[in-house]
Amino acid sequence: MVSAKTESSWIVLGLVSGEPVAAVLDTSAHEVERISPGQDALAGWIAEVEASRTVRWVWNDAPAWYPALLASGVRIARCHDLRLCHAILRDSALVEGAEELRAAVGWDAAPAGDARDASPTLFDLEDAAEPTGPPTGLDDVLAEFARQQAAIADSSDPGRLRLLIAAESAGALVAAELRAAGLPWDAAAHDRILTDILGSRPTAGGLPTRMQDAADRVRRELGDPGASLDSQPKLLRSLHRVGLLVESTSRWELAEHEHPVVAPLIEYKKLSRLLSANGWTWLEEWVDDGRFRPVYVPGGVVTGRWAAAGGGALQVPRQLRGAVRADPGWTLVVADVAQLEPRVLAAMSRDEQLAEAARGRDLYTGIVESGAVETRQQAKIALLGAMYGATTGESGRLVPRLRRIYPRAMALVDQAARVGEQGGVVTTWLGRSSPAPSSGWRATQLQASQVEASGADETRARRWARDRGRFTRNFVVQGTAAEWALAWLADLRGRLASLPAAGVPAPPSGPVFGRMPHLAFFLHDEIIVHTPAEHADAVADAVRGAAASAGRLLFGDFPIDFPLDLKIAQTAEKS
DNA sequence: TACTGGTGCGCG
DNA sequence: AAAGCGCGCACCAGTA
Repeated sequence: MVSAKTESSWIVLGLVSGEPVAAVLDTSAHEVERISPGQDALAGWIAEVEASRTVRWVWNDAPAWYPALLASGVRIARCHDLRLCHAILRDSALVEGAEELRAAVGWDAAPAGDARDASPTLFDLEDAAEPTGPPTGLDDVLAEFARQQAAIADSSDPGRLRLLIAAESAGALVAAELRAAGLPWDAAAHDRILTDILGSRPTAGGLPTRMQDAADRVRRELGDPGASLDSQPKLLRSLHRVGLLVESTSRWELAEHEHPVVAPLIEYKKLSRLLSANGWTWLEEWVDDGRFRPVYVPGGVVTGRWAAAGGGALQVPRQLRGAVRADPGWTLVVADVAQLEPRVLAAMSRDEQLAEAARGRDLYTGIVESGAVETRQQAKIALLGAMYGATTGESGRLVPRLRRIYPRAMALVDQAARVGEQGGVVTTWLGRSSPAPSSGWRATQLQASQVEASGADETRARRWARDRGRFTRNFVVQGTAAEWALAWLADLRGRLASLPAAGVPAPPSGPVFGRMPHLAFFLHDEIIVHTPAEHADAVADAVRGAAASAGRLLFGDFPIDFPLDLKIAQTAEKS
């Protein structure tokens, strides 16, 4: 563990009588000065301060401040995002007295800006002028910052929590910058892919030609020209009528049966999915000016992973990766981490054997070479089963073999599961804790422990306990992997900002990135950087260097590496 | 005419 | 009908 770099000072932003005011704090967090640059001059003033010294900006909520700065061409290096950090600190098991944080009013709010997406009916119920998001008043913001600083200082591990809140806050900056930059998206290439797979685009309300053809073949095999293919209950009945006695209409179950309707139906479902999820309607709605701009939601998942709202940024299908295309003179650096979660597990459990299997090679191959299992596929199934809590099937059978060879790693996830089953809280490497069990969960366990409990009560309580155990088992690994990824992003962001601008034309990403390499996509363990072609090699070095730094930041000298699959190309197509 | 819950499938 | 975690989204059906 390396402790977080201490900051020279903080500048806290908040509103006073509706006007932005900056409170300048010294290194002991004492207020030394208040500045009111005025709404119109705010961005320019922040840019001046950024250029002249190292500060950490403190604000209630990045979406309330940063998009406007970016639109003015101003980026900042570091911030403390009070809304995101509040959520971490109020639940962290490392924070001993979180009562004051829990009592603070308004800091559990959804991020600012959600009201724009709210439906008109919902909006009418509320006062339309009511602000969303956490408190914006300078005094409220200063008070919350003081509470958080105290919570960290009094915690059982201030060093780790400082790393976590710095990483989380950097993520808030990255998320806003990703939206401002957008992912370069070639609408014509997208259209070609759709036409290749689905057939010609329908002119009026009909289906694309290949999809219509598949539908026709399905209906012929069903012997019913009017059969409904999009209603699950109706389709199920149609299948039963022709003797296909499936219990669901899911692809994997259909595939287990020999029947002439299976092949065309699976084809129809594939095409239908592509059309409804990422068809021409999606293209028109989400791609504008050659960019796909999803809304990223940092910390949107309990484990600390990001969520996404709108556009399905977390599920861009592989089929469409070819539509991600660099601007002329630019290129993409596409990188993902190979087997991030098991590597994180090896490091946090200090399992030297698992780290050895991972070092300098494909982790699953390393497990095969250790003799635990025979094939790479078995290694993958066994390890995923261990991290997810598989108990049956091939995965459940293979897990015990890993337990013998990697006892430390397996003990960590097994312990997390035990704690969860008993209603306890588990915590990631840097200090994000799982939510406490719901009142319904606790009531169920209590009920089953009474003498008059029925067998059904006990069965249900046991099932819920095991469900929660699988959640906490995975929480520690998924959450720590998310922390590694944030550290990677944050470090990379800094490295990219220090690269020189290039002579290529500026892309239509707004003024803020101009000719600079910039992050264009992030998804759990994968990043895409859009860069002037002349900087591609330097960017690739930065991406690798940031991964190495992230590993050291979290795990110090523990011998674990985080190898990347990295390519430099015009498109993000996976080979 | 909303809404909610179930189903299915895309992503890690 | 997944086994085994975490998501978001589209669509349909039943309900208010």
